[in-house]
Amino acid sequence: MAKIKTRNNGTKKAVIVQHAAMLFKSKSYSASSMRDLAERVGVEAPSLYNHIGSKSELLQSICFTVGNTFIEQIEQIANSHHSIVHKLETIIRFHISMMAENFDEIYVANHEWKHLKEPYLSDFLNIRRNYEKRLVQLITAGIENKELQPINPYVAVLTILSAVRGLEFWQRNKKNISRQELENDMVNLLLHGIIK
Amino acid sequence: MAKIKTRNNGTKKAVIVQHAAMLFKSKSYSASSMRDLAERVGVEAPSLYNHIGSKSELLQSICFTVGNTFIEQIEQIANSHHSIVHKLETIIRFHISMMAENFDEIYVANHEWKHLKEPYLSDFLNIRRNYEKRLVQLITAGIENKELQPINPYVAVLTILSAVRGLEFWQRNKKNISRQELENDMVNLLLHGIIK
DNA sequence: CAGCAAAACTAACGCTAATTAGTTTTTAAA
DNA sequence: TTTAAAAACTAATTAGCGTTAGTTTTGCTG
Repeated sequence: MAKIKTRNNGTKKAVIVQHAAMLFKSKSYSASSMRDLAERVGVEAPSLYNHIGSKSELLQSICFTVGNTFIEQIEQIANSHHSIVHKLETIIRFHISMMAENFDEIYVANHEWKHLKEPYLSDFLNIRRNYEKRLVQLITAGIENKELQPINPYVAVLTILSAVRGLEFWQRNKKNISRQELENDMVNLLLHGIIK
Repeated sequence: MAKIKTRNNGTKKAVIVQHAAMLFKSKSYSASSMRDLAERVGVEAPSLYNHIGSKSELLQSICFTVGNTFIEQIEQIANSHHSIVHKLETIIRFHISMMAENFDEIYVANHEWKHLKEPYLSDFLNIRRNYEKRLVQLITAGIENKELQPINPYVAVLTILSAVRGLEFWQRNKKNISRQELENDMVNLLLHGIIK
């Protein structure tokens, strides 16, 4: 009979993936060994293979969960009926909240996707390109709209995405500033360089 | 007699370090092997050890060259007699030019410093903290000065540094936009969120 | 309590890694 | 042309990797 391998709230695989995200974040994918991971999970390395297929499957799981979450979110926001400025603000705040609540996975997806194997590597890059394209469209619409300054939309997207990604440095220095203050200041800083 | 191992313009060690930067950038430090590196240099792996001490020495060399370059530059700019806004603009443009002209080393210093061994790891992090501290001081002075908006200086530094670091994505898509346009747009975008 | 599948374990395989030892080739000055 | 150091080579060492095979333990179900 199929036994559900739960521990509190999820499958054992989910537990392993979560530990993998923390491990890959702190040591990088290539420098992390399955023996390291096993130790964190509290098990011998070969036992992991009762639950997962391979080391690289862990990376895939992390990267695509993150990628799909962002794609879903931007579709939902883009299809809503608000001003472009409001949509941009919502997107920026979503990035910040993801950074605060799912830091490990996002860090890994941002830094370790390079080690995905084909065809997953290409798939992941497509997801990312798609996300950027939607953001460019949004900003372009805002410029035609006269809501936004006539800047190069590509530069705006690059700047916004880089700034929110940079919140990983805030994660290391959380004491310096509260999330609320950070979120508001960053939204203002980024939007005031754009809004007309 | 000490023979100078030059090839065109530098020591053989410099050639190896440059190849190492390109290799570490494309495959990450941990996933790069000395055999990979040797192949790029055009030599067998053990031959590298006639010129370098170890793999990790290569990473040290890359990270500290980059770190010291930025520290020197910010000291020079901070000690100059210009407005804060002008100093900030100069710093941002310096980052962009470094990103354009020394991309491999900067990418590696930004992404692979984690694999430095002690005490180099601590030294490197100190350099970086120092750099950020100087930037925070500059922006704080600009706020007291009334040149800048009364925002949180830490957020401003975080945003600026992240945005210029994000130029690594531009490096992959250089066709989309010229460096001049990028440089001007980004300087405007960042400063207009700050300037009073 | 019996039985059975899930999931743990130990042992080991085949590879690849960084590095060292020892030797030969190259290079350039005397 | 001799010579000696610099820098290349081959071969080997030690260590760790992801993963598989085979076996034992665990814990639920009847």
